[in-house]
Amino acid sequence: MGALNLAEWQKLPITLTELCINTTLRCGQSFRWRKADTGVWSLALQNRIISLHQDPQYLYYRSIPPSTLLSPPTPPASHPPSVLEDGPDDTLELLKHYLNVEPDLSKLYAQWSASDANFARRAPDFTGIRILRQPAWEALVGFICSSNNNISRISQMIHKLCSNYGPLLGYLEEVAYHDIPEPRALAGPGVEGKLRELGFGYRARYIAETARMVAEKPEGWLDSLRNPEAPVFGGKMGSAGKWSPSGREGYREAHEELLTLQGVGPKVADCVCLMGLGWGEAVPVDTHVWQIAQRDYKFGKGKHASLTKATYDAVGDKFRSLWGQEAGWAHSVLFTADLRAFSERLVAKKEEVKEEVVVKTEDHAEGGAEIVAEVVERKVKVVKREIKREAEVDEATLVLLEESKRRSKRRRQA
DNA sequence: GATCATCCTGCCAG
DNA sequence: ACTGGCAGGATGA
Repeated sequence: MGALNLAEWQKLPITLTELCINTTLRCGQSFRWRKADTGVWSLALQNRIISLHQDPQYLYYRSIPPSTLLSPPTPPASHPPSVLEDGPDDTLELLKHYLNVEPDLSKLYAQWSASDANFARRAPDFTGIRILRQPAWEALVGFICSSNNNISRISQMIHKLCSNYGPLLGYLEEVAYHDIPEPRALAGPGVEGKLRELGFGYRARYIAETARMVAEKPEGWLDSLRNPEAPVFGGKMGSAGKWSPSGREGYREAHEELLTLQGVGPKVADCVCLMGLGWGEAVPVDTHVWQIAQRDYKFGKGKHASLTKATYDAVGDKFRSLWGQEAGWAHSVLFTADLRAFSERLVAKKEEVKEEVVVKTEDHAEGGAEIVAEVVERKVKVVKREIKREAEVDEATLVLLEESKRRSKRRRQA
């Protein structure tokens, strides 16, 4: 069980410039992927467990159907074999759909860079960031949890939601993999209380209430809000309508509909439009993006001094007219660049506290970064912090810095 | 239409 | 050991 059976892995040729899973899977658009110590990413999706890892030329993938994962408490004869187990493996098609590999990212980056000098300046260190096509309901639940929250805690909450209410698909490396619970599963009485126990805070009511609302809508209501050009897996493609700087009509309608749900404001609605419904022009404006808009795009003064509803729309319109139909994709690149900058600012802050850590980053074979950190003492117990090749400091570095900080804290307490 | 307090929790800094 | 401030927002007044 422990070792990876390499024979099972298949590969898909794709460059890191076209897709970088280490960035894409943890830049805050999906909260269910788990990364093992081996560097392999795994997720329960569509009745199977998918695993991924990557090198500069290939994306390696593996799919395990539930029948091989669950030791059967149910007698095998009692249930007929599913189509999935018998039919041709559609995992490659599912993956290509989920990872949204169709759009030519290099071409898009070039296009955004040509029309925006700021994008051209920021983007080169953040290639391969792609908007996933995750299920709309999953996106909705995840982003309702995102208010006043951080990626780490959102992931923990979603994990608890799944392990308490979601269907168990199987085990991988001793870890249980659950899918997202259906709205119906969260619509019953007592859900809000339970979610509060699980640490959801005021978002517990939002989840329970929205689940009830969605469950009462006609079947397929949420997916009816999709971009017809980005149908559900296996669905038929339609036409998305005419482009305008405020977005296509279908996008605006979807956004408006989502606003009727509990705990869904403009920002969460845009997250769901972009990452759950396939509307590439949706631009979620959170505090980070608002800061970017002020710093680099002259917002924050005069008519748009604060982030009101009107300003929110103006920021989106500005980015849509600047970047075009896939503005939300470009926005995610700058957003992710800002996430990394956040870790740099944190470190810079530490310097003022007269602490310094030497952090070396080296290219890893898999395109990620292997980070080695050591703490050095100087002079009168003054520890300095320094970042080398700061362009490569990412969230992993932040995590590592926090770990070393905890370690030194423990040492001090001891 | 814009502003503001409030909401849960976990984490950190003072 | 305690406490105020804050984090990728939404809601109601």
